[in-house]
Amino acid sequence: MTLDDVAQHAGVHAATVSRAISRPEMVNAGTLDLVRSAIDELGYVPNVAARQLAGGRTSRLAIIVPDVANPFFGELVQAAQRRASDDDELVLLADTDQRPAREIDAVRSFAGDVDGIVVCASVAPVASLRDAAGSTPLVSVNRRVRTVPSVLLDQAAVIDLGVDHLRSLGHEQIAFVRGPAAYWSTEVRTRRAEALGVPTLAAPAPTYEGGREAFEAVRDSGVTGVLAFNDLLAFGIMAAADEAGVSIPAELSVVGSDDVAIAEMVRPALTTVSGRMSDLGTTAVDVLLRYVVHGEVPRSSDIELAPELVVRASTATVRPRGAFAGRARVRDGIRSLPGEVVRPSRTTSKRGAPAGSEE
Amino acid sequence: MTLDDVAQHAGVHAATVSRAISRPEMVNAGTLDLVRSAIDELGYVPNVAARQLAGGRTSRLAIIVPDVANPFFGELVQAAQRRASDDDELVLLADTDQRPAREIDAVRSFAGDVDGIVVCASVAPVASLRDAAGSTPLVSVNRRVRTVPSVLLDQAAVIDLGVDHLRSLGHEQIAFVRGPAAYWSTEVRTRRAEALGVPTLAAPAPTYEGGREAFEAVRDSGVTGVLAFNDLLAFGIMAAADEAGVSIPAELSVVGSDDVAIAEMVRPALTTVSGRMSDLGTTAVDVLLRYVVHGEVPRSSDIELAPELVVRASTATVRPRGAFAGRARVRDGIRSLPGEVVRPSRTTSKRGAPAGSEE
DNA sequence: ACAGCGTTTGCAAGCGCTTGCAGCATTGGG
DNA sequence: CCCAATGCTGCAAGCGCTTGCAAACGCTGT
Repeated sequence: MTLDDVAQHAGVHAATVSRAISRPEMVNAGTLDLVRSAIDELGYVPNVAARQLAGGRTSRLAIIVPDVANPFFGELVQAAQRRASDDDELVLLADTDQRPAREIDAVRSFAGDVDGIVVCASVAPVASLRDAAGSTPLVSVNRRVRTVPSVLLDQAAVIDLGVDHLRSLGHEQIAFVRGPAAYWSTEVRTRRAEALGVPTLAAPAPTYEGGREAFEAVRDSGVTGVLAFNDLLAFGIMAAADEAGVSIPAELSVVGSDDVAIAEMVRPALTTVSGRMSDLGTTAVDVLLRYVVHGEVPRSSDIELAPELVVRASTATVRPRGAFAGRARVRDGIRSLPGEVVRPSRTTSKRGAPAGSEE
Repeated sequence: MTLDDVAQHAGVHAATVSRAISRPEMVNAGTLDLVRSAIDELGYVPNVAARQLAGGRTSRLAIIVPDVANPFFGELVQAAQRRASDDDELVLLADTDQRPAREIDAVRSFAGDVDGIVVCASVAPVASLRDAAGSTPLVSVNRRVRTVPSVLLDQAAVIDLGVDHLRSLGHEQIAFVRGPAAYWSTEVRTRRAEALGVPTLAAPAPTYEGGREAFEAVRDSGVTGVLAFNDLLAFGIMAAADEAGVSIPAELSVVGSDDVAIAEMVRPALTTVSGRMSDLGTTAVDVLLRYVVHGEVPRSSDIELAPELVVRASTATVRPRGAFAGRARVRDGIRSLPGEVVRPSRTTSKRGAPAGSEE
């Protein structure tokens, strides 16, 4: 089933069919109809390889993540995939296991074979990324890169929301459990936490296990409230606390980050700051497609999304000297599920944000 | 950077370079070295489109799942991706949202552009799948299809393990909360449950929300133990129970299925039957690659993996008339985390299983 | 020294599609 | 009524790689 078959069936030349498909405005309306009906009468599907070889578009996008099984990226990938298929683009996926080398490999092997690449939470040197990509359009998610259009969650606001929340509940001693040093988000958040006078603690990994291991340090630090780099870490902390007989939120308030689907499934349900994975995924593909399809160069440097606080049951007022405090929902008299939503106080715009100077 | 460039650099003909790459055994050892060093001296990367057009392999596999964000498929995809990249194969991903039409579309648009396709939990008519695939190798995961090599979890054993477990804890009144009717796994499990005299209950969806909604029916049915189609559903049931003031496992024992990563993160930690997602993913790709690369036709009809029971804290002995029962771990005196593992009693082999006659 | 043979390599024909260029018809202006 | 402009369509040259075929080469046995 080739162009020629369709052409013959429609009584025109293959070139016309080709144009009918990729630049219909160049073809006479009548001919167009003819060709179109021939196409679906025959169930013709263009050969991607040939099309690509000849210099056309691929109808394929690539998305590179550190860990698909991590629900954060799972949700992100799903959103990206959905958005892509709205424009009939297929999605290639690579999982780098957070290794710079694999990230670069992935970019290199995708480059030239796809219309564009979305790199999430990249950890590879920017330069190598760029030249591995060659001239293939690239967009970076959750890592600010000067020379590449980036789609980001406002990382500083994540810290602000969490810290404000805990402090407003009366917590004075709080800590931030950091993520992997390689991540841009870790860097920004850590800096912000320090700026707010919140000490930071390391975790071996941003996972459930990592959280369990980190609990000890949390307890030793004597804090009453803790902010975790992501929800998985928070779950680990909660589990370890449970096993250690530390009650949450009565004795320790925990705020997660990302608001993965599971956050509302655990008990106590996790108070967390949304990571807007779906929006990140959708937006990233959007930027790429806009560029690839319409040649629309990304306007401002990057796009920054504002996180939101979702209050559930893992945070409560600090225990007033010896007595038990109620849960946040009790104290505030608000519904805890599906979660009260709090916007960051400093205004963050969706587009063309203040654009700090990270990279 | 083309074959010719490399050829010139190495002082040979392009065809030789081509062979050096894809069928090194046809090339003189010395020449091979020459070519190889030319290749990495120049950083040559073959053009996939061209290679494919000319009839060679694609170095691309496709995997089609109903829902990437569902941790079951997330873990499966990750494993598949890992296994694939061991053989330098890239992975294309499609999310069908469990819609037959999208599944067929996905297969059709991948067909011919990839070396092989893994279809997970397919719901489309087999015939349409097959001819959408044309001659592209296909393997089906968790759906038995006669004419297609299939990699399956032994679904009946899942029910057996769960039911045995609950009954051995003294539960007489138990129920199975079914999954989506479209799934093969639902069909097999439901049949098995009925064969064992276990009534089945419907759930609106195999999700957390679905579980919450299903709880009412569970309660109304008056059972003391319930088996859920998957862990997400189990989480929903547990959450709804919690809200309804029904204590788990004291008043209701819950057994999940799949053993997704989160199963051990929730409280009480979920007793569940492993879904062996990683093994499914790895094996599926393995079969495909073996076939594509080595022309090894899948031996027996299909490969069936045996599930295992992982006992955690959501199941306990049935409440002895008015008194509270201890948790399973207490009763059995076994460690509950990471979970005691129980193999299915009826022997299920990893390869060339008894091969029931489902389709 | 030569035929016969196995091993390497070069040659060239595409794979199916895009696209610059040229040909043709139709239409409007002079 | 002729020429130019305009709008479509056909033509054909590749895109970079694989592969059947044939030429070249180095041996062996006679």
